[in-house]
Amino acid sequence: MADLVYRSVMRDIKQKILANEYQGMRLPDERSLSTSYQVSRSSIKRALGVLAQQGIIFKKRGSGTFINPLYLKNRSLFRYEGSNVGVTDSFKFGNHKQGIRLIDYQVVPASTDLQQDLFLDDNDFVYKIRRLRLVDDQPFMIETGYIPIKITPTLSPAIVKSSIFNYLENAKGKRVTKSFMSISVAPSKIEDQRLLKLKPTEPVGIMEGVFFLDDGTPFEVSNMRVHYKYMKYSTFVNLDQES
Amino acid sequence: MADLVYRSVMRDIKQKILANEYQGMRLPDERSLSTSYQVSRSSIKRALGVLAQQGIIFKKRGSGTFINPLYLKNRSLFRYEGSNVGVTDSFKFGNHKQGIRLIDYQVVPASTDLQQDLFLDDNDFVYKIRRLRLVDDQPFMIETGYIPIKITPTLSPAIVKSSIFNYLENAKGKRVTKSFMSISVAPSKIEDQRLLKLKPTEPVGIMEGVFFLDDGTPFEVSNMRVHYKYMKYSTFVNLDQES
DNA sequence: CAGTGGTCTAGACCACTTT
DNA sequence: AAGTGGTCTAGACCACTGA
Repeated sequence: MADLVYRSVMRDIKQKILANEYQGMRLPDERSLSTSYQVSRSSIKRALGVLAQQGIIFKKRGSGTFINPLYLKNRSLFRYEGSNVGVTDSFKFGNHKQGIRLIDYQVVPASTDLQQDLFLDDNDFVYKIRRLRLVDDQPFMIETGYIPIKITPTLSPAIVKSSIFNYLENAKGKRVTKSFMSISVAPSKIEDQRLLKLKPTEPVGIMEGVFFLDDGTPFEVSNMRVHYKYMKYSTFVNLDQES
Repeated sequence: MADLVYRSVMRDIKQKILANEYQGMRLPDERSLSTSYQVSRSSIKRALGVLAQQGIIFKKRGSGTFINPLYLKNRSLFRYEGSNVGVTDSFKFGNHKQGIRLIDYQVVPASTDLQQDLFLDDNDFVYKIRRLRLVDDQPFMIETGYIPIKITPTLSPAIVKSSIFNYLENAKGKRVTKSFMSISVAPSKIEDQRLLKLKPTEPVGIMEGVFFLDDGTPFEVSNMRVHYKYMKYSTFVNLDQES
């Protein structure tokens, strides 16, 4: 993993930032970095580009490259919870025990909405999988997922009780790294209150997502209703290069 | 705007995708595009890279470049509401009238939290600005913002009643394009209920953000409490190149 | 005017997928 | 083996910032 030039430069610079090895919140200019790392300026640019994308540094044409002060002061924010939450199997659990209770598992015809999102035909079927997720034995999320059977005809309740994504990656060599997420808020329904142990006045966060395989095949539609105390999505937003 | 090579290639390809000019959801290979557009392959790569970043296409080493089927089917999703929500003055209002009511406007010493986030000293002061935002005369968000006076000593209630970011960009030549956002959920408080016309059982979405100037200076800390019916944050997530 | 990041090129070679 | 995207280089030139 990562014997790539720009990768290792990136790691090294990141480490140096954390070790406070740069003066005045400022990095050396790209040409100096290029000679000191003995790599091309393009590779330096690429490394810095990724760091900038992640909000760790800011590049300012004509002036130089600067460290985001918040990265040093408040580093936990930069752990990309955002990108991980939503990817079903990589929620952040420090030392906490994670559990899954299977609520429902069946094969049903794909609704028209699902046909749209999963790129299916009229006669296609999907797994419908409902799971209750727990941390330290506390329920925090109801997850309803739909997966086309034609993508993974070999799913089973046993697999579904642990990590579908891990199964896919390990057994099938398919990775899920892309998703389209939509986040909203709603009062809790009776079922939410029951399963998540919520009071009637307590709300849920809703995360709806479509997950894709590496080649762009839509793989899963997921609807997650999250206990409000556990609901937190953090992300760095860069409005530059859009449209 | 955008006489850049990779920009115009990007726009053209995007338009061709929408016009369905590519067969079988697949783009021509990079070398062909390079010759047909008469630009270097690097520029093609860059254009495609941005489109991939936005989730419009998928690139698969060894196989080719493919159009995200959801981009064609469900294009409204790809309008990057995500990146815009949170940037205070670019919420999505189709044809809707936008309004602002100034609730509070004062200068106060920066709390220690604010000193942290805005990179301030013990004796620094900030504007504290509370605004109620409306669409079609319906209140939908309570926004509390903190801005260091030393960054914009010339703020005024009149400016604050409209767009601070526009003022900054037009009058000061400073752009705000980057932010760190954190999204959560909470039951509504009495004040939320009063200002946003919520029932006690109805919740709010909370968006907290730190906004940065182009050079990386933290510029504003903002806390937004959003009426749950108006709360929607959508974004494309790419887990590839992380860490 | 010197310094800095941004864009663009042309080409070599590598890694993976498909036939 | 052929085709495709990924990495990397070396260098030219541009655009902006700041002394």
